[in-house]
Amino acid sequence: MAYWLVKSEPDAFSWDQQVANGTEPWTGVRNALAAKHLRAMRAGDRAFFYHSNLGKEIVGVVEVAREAYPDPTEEVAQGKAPRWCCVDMRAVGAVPAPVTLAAIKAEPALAELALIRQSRLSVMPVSQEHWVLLCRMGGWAAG
DNA sequence: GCCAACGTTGGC
DNA sequence: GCCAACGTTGGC
Repeated sequence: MAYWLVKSEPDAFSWDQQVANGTEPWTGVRNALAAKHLRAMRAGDRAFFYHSNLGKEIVGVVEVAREAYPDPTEEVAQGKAPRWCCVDMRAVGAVPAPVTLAAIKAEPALAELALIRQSRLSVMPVSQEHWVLLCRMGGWAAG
């Protein structure tokens, strides 16, 4: 199983909404690298749900419920092929102690995390080592 | 509100 | 195909 981190601005789509909806299409990704990561996701993969801008912290864990399919929010011009994709994410649970960006930056072992290195990327892989460490920092026991 | 990073667009 | 201009993201 692979691990990921996905970002959302809570103004646009928050963790509370994800929990309320249960399973939700993760749409609106319009970046080639982020889309590539979406396509690499497999059902059952887990991802951290990160609040960007407001909060700037990992607040929950989601699971890939459906693998990549065409993003219904893309406006496809006549005669053009759809370009973007989305996946469905299912809420697994809230992180007991949200892991802030400041805490991540303060942890030398996380210096290579894409969240730090490529701040604008909205969907990124997380290594197993980083996943375990971030779970520990957040008091997430389930792994 | 500002600015750095960086992806995209369009002129050549 | 290059590169300057521009737009967007996201931290501060």
